Amino acid sequence: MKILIADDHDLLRDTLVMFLESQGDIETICARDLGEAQDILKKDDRFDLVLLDFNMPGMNGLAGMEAVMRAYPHISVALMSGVATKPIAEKALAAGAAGFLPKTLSAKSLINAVKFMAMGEQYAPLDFMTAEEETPQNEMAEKLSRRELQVLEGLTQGKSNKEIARDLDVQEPTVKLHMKTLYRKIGASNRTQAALLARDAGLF
Amino acid sequence: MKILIADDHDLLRDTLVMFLESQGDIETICARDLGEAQDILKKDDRFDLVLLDFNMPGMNGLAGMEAVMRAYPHISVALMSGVATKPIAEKALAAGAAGFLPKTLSAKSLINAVKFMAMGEQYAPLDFMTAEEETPQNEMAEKLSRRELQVLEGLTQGKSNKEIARDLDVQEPTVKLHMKTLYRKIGASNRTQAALLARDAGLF
DNA sequence: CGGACAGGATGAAGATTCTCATCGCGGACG
DNA sequence: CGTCCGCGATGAGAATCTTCATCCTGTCCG
Repeated sequence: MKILIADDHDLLRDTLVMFLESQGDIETICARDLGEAQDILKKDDRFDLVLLDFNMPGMNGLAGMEAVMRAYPHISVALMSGVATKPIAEKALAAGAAGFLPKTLSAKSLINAVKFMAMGEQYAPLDFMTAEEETPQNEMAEKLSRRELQVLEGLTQGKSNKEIARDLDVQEPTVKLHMKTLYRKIGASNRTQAALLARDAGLF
Repeated sequence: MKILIADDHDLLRDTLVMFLESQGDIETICARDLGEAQDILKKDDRFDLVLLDFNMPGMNGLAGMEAVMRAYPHISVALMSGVATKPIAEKALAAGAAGFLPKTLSAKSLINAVKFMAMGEQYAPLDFMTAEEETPQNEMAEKLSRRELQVLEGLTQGKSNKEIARDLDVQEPTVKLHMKTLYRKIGASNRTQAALLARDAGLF
């Protein structure tokens, strides 16, 4: 079983390699950033699994992962991150990632997950995927009305009021009022701050 | 690796056994219903994994699974079902189940999942868990107000108006009005029908 | 039979949500 | 410099949500 590990955090990467190599039947190759990983793949793409760090030079959010998946559709590609939120993990999986590995995972679980993914299955820690669903959303989301949530969603996608209005099939002033109201509710003073607060709360 | 399979559907159970036994290192024991499974466990509880069918005599929803988990906390218990909805799977996992297996799973994935769970990990098919999140809920849930949804949830748990009122900290007549309104919205003519419609829609 | 109780219906009131028209401010562009 | 565009704020109306008091129907039990 041959695995490519790409992470700019040396210590973590080395620990990971040590754990996996100790399993006997796992061969690991390392890269420090996305470019290096792609160079390695260009020379030899016979890997069972590629692990990419989410916060690694060259990744650019999920774009880097998707590029690798497009270029090597026969390889399972999984995302690692110590800080990524649940929405990011969900998007990665929706985009077809073989899995999502938070760096809080135990060594034992990690080895199991790696083997699992190398066999072509899709993995994610279920406590991570399900647990946070209730609390952080309801924290803020429960305070907002249906419309306000839709407006906030548009906002987090970088849309202008006019675009949001068109999407929701209402006039622009309506969107503006929703904006103002939801500012008050979540304690933001302008649209940028509102978008950041929504992100912090794990929304969208 | 020793596994207990409890399912009242003979054909499926036998197929499952055949697949798993063909892996060489898996030993399977079978039961036809929950009572039989518990009898087997009473004599010998050295199992790595117990697979329970959701629609099996004696299960009574998730209660049967939880009973087994309480009696044998050292054994991984997983739920199988061909018809269970996502909310049920989520509740099972939240209750501490080792996993959820829809019967649509491929044989290969199933064997991987079984091995995975027997090692103490938690498994669920991610496409099943993530995909259905939007459509079936929004169908009906989007029409109902926050309060009406809470009332409907209480209804699907078999509570009386008075109980729901106490839980929500309002007077009973208020609950009654919410009931009446949500009947109209979802097209039900009485509380029983409303509860069934909610279940059919995959709510709660 | 009389009462207790649960479910369902009606009327009414206040709060919230949703919609829009209008005004003011600041930056960008010709 | 004038104009346009996007953002934010205000005022106002309609619709909806939420709450409750009150009545009417059954059913079950003493």
